[in-house]
Amino acid sequence: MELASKYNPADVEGKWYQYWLDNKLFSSKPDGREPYTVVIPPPNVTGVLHMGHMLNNTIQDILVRRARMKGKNACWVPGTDHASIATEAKVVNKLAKEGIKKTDLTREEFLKHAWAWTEEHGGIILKQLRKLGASCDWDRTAFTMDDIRSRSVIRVFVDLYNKGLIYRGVRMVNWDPKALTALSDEEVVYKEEHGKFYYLRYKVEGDPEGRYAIVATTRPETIMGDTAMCINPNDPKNQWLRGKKVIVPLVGRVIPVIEDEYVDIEFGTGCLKVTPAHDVNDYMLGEKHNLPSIDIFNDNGTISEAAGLYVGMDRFDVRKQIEIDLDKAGLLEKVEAYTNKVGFSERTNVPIEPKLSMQWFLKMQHFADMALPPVMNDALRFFPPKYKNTYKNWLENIKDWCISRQLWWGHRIPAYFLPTGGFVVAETPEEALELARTKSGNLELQLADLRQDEDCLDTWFSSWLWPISLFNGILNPGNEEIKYYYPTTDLVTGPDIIFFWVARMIMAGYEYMGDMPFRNVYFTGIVRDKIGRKMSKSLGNSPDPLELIDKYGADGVRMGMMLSAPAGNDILFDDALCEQGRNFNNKIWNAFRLVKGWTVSDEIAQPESARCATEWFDAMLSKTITEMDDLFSKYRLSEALMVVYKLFWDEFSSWYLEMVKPAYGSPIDRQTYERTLAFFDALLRLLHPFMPFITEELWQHLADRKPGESIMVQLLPEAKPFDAALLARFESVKEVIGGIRTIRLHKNIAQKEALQLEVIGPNPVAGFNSVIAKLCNLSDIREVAGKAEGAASFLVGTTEYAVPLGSLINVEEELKKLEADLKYQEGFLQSVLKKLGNEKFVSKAPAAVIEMERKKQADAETKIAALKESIAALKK
RNA sequence: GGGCGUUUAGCUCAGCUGGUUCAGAGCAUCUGCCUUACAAGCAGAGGGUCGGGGGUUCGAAUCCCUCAACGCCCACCA
Repeated sequence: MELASKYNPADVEGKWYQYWLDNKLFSSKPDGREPYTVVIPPPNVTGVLHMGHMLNNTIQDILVRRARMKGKNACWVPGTDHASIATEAKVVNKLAKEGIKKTDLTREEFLKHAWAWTEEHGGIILKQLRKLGASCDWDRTAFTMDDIRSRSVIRVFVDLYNKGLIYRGVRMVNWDPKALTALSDEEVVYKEEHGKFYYLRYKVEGDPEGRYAIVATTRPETIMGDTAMCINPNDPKNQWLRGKKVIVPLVGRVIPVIEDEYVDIEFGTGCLKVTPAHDVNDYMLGEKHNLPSIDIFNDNGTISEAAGLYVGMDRFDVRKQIEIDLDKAGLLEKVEAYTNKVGFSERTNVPIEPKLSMQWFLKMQHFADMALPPVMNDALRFFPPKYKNTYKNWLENIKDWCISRQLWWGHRIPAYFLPTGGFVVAETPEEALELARTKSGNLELQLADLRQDEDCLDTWFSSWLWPISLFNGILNPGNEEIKYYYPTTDLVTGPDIIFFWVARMIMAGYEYMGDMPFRNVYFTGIVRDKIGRKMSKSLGNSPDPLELIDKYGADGVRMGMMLSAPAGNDILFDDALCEQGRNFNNKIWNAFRLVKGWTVSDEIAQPESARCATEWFDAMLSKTITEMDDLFSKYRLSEALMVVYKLFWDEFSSWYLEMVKPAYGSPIDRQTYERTLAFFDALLRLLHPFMPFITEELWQHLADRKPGESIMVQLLPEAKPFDAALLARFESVKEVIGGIRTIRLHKNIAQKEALQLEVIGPNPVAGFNSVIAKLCNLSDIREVAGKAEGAASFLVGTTEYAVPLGSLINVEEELKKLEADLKYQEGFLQSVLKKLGNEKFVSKAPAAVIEMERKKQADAETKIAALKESIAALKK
């Protein structure tokens, strides 16, 4: 077999992905094995892959592939989310470009466009995930609006309504004037805005002196909705306003001065304008003081008829205009610069408008009570655990969830209004009719008489069922699949949706399954660019994942992501990391070329150096496997990767292969060859979850494979007990070899030129002499009593090693080095002696620690003696 | 305003309940090598008062207090 000197991912990735699909290696069915289940955080159906998805899905794939290779029945269920508000916005935009307004369409016509859009763009993102190597069971691909998921959502709505947990009512909600819908509290993001603070003059009615009350506000455009002015009854400076009435500027309406301790005396002027229809706190005051409420805005944020002034103008245009008009009328005291927090719609990024409207709500306290304990007592574990705090805080201050959206794309609320008033809630129109007839007593009632609620449900009202509905556990509770796969094992997601999604899934899990939806949650960080900025389209700092894969290969990109992704920390993404990943691929590739290039001979015996090497590497392998198991159990994936990276690159390639490598043109003995292939096989398996493609390619080449065989369903190698002392001794061997190499480098002695090594006193690593001799090209290693003249020496532990150099030795240089070393050792000895001389230390420190110090002392003394001897010898 | 987190080498990070020569890793840097697997490589080397200050202790990167900077989450001060 001819292998190029560089690995080309494009040649193999598509081939093996297809092979895995053809052989149904991703598919899972319940069986006798232990299940390992992951449900994908469903990306927006019309979305495209970005770096966040890359990170998230790489992690999931690593976990899933590893579980599969641990012999578990791994099931990774993919799917997409209908993302009602985002998708509807996209469709509205697209229609707008074609000159079609949503308002000109019927609901049915609009939905036809939306489905067409979904068919066209839907699932692109899932195709892209295949390029990454994601081992999802694609036959299970679901969509939050497919039949099973839709009916599940409706059933749950009806159930919760019947349980009295869903109610309908007029409340102050967050209104998105662009998307024209209510939003939940979680969909509002607060941003600092530099605005103005306007001081308005409210003339006091009938005041003989013509005095004004000054009200400070950031929103002068809402004065048309003012129905009171409020002062704190304990505010000395505003006592004169008690019981008075004031006149709203420009509007001319007379409103009462009310008193409430809610008003902060210190803030502004101590006078607060009250606009019950457009501010949450004012709404509260309005309720308390029985104030009328004037809604001055249309749904799209323009001024309504009710305002009387500026009708039809946009809210922000009015703000500018009213400043001018107030000023002209002499009703503007002053304007100050002011910074405050303004709520923006998470989706459309326009300032939200608090608005009174009729919406559907879910009572949350019941769910919060169930969902808090399992997380706090670690029955359901968060990685990293710091998010437990965030979670707790939210649940302890839970508010009812506004679940209705004034959108068409989504699950339509199954509430049906009766012609005579009132409504019924049912899964189907037929059932609704039944209920309606009973409720109204009118048996003549027909379907056409009922009017279904126009609103849709919040997208998250379907996603919260995802781990259950994917296995049809809502419609068909207790079915084989849900019993087998639920609770799922790991959830991998971003902390930004801990409330939107994670918390609510936990709630739904306990409500509908009586159990947690997943055992562990791994929160990834946010992918940022290398200088720490969030990746965004507008900054243009977000690489296209598919271009990266073209450039570095999927395995290279996966490694690039993982090299810098400790759980929960943001990852600073840099192309250089993918480059490192690609280089590693190439390293593996070339190591394979070396091994497969050997000719094997049954005639020759295994050299001693090779025997040592196999024994050592076998132990090294077990040690690393043990470490990896531990790291995986803590979800420290990037560290696990680093451990196996170093195992392959340093231990296997730089040490092991160099030790067993036959001389150029010579064959290798059978025994060493077979062991080496076995090691290679084990390494490929360990690497496979991280780099699925190259490992499959090489594994297939490693031996004759039967059709359908694949590394992805092999078992991971297991750690055997290993000899730690052997590993420690070998670390000394490395030091000895390093010492000799340094001498060669400094003296500029070519590798071809054989050297001798003298060990002063007994050689603690004599068992590895064959290895040292081979790697350093030594003609002889011998133990001597005293060092020869003209030798360069170095210490490993307390043993001195010397390489006789004859005339090549530079006495002055050598002395300098030895004296520096001596100085350090003497200083070190002093510090140890000082410690041991300390009465308190000796009396209080544990015996083991003191023993350790004594050993340090003895070692240092031995070294000092050796160094002094060498120095004396050189000075002769 | 509350809460959480971070600060260790040029960069990104690891150092668990204080004690092995503990100050580490990867990358980057520097030096020497086109050595017949790999220059996307090999061999070697340098680099940090562990954010500042104080305390506890025989002993502190690690525990306590305090200050500072940065980040995140939550919160109705118009």
